[in-house]
Amino acid sequence: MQLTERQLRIFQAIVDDFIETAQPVGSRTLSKKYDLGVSSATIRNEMSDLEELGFIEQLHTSSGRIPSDKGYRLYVDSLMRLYKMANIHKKSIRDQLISKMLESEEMIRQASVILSQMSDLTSFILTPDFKASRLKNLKLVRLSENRALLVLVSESGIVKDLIVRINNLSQDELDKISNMLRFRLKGKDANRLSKGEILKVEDGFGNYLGFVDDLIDSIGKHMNRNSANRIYLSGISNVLHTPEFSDVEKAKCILDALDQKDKLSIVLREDLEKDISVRIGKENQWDEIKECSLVTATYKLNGRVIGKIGVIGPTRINYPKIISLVEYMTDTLTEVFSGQDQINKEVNGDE
Amino acid sequence: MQLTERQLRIFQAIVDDFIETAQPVGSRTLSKKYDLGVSSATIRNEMSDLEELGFIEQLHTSSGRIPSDKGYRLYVDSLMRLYKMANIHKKSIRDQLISKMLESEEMIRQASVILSQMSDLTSFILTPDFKASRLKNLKLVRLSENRALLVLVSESGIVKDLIVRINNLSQDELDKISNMLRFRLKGKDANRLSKGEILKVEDGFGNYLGFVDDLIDSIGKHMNRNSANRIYLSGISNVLHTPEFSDVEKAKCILDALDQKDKLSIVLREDLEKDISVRIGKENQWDEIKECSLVTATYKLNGRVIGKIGVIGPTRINYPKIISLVEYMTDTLTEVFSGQDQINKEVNGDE
DNA sequence: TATTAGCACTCAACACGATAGAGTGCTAAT
DNA sequence: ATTAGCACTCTATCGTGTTGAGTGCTAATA
Repeated sequence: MQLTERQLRIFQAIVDDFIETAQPVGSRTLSKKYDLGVSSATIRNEMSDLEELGFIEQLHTSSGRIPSDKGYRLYVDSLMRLYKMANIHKKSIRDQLISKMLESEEMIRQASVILSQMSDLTSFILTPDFKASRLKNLKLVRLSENRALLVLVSESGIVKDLIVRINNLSQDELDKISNMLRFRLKGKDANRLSKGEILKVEDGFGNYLGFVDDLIDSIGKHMNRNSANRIYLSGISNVLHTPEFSDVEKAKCILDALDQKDKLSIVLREDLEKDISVRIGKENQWDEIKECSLVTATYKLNGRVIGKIGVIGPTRINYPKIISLVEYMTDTLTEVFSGQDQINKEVNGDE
Repeated sequence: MQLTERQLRIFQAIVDDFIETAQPVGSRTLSKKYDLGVSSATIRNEMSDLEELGFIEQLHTSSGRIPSDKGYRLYVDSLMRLYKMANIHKKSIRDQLISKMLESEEMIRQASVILSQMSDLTSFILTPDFKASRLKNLKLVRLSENRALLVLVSESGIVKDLIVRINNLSQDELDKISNMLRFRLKGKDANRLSKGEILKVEDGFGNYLGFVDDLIDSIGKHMNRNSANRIYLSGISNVLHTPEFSDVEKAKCILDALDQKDKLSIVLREDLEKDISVRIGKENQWDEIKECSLVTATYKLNGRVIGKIGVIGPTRINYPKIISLVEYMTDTLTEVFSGQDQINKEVNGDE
């Protein structure tokens, strides 16, 4: 069932107009505002067909039409023109992310803030997955008689810390253990710490074997629980600025969803493999956000996906603009995490 | 201008009823629902006086009365009965915060989540101020030719990391520098790193003097910029669950305010010295939250304030309950950060 | 045959008016 | 000093009528 050239033109006009005005668009508006070369009556007939095919829909008998989820899908997949981001915006992003010396966690937050501000939507970012990268270094710092801090550093510069119990070990002893462990763990995937492998060479640990055993358990537990649900949100008030959600009940529903960080992060992980993902309305499995669109993209380190950034808004969003924005954000993040020389040059140039 | 015993009783009933129902309360309701021993007409007269004194107010001529900000202040300062938290709730908090082995950042977030869930309000937490505690350890980890990670650990177990530029130094060299720096910085207040003091003994650093000089600058800059605005929010959707803010415009206003983390954190810092602070409605200087109450409290380490936790809601909140909840949260956090033996026992007992 | 003008019809949105109900303030009686 | 009674005020709600945007259908037109 191929659409005719004219149907496509009309459909495109409907989408464009609706994205701009947020008002259902009628045949008269179309014939006046867009140069379609046919009368409103003809447009009416075509619209009737488009509705029958499921690309547009009516809220009630005498209202204009709005694009359906299926319609947006058509638009995103085959109709929309590529959007070229203005260089000034690109520069703005780079300046804010790269040139400042930021703690990695801080940079993550900053990326989310930038994205929400530039999109006027609610943005989120999944923090880099420590599990997906290799260990670079570790250190045990004695805090008190029975507590020490285990600091883990990944190759990408992500730092994890957790408090472990010690049995009155001195800092010297801890240093010794740290050194031995570092030697064995370095370069290993953080999510595949095989206890057997680490402990198989029995020499070295001596009396500390039990402690090290516990330690590796702790790391394992910690990995499985924590790294799953770290997510930052930004621009939440944009939900209410959207006409679609000025109805309190709907807004409540969406804010509720956004508050459930754990569930949200599961949803976001769903198609982690895809570089960029656009999920429109009911394409989302999660009921609470069935009236929203989700545009997400992954950022990487050494070719491996380590996190995800994106926005959530009504289905009526400026897809071309938003998609290119999200894409550029992840490209920049990927660069930053890879720590390419190029970046360092920019940093140097800036300060 | 002292209130009579009866006026106080009536006023208390008004506050209690309004907190419960969120509806303006009239004289008839009072005389029926509360055992005040006088007729509605008498109550009316007293209410008229209370209004003249500014403790209650009317939304329009024929509506019931609601407590004014001044009224709530009176209530909080002298009228409210102490609320005793149920042990089961206390235990629930302790279980969630203490017994799990959590990364410190993770614990902070968790505290905020618990607080919002138990209060049905929006909660926030200011992360521990690294500046306010002493340095325990530091380490430089080489990431690439020209980037290294500087990891700082405070006595309280808070970890800060930032990326610094290096000029192709090896890990061995970095270790040497780390060791020397550690020796000199240990125990120093993180916010009073005097460059002169650190560098005055010129021996030791040799060729690295320039690098170390830069390093200390970086730390200083980083401290001043970053530690100011780290704030976690939780339970944002509760804003919309509050009848007061089901008006979209008001809700929008408040969410906007909550999105401005930097401004928010300044507001929260205002009376940092106070153990517990209750700010009611217009007592807040910030226009956007002039219809809200803020209940905050500080958590400490070694007697020094390092952070703050609290809730924000309408002025109509259950003050006794909320205050004791916030208080208990900070007590628990303070305990956790101090790492008292008692806690370790509980942890031991739990696993 | 495809297009268009014209017209009757539908439905949401808005304004208007009437009504009910909760609550007050005042006055006169207790 | 307290209270019953009453007139008054104001909001909230419901039904009604009107307006206007938009449709679908039909008949005329190119």
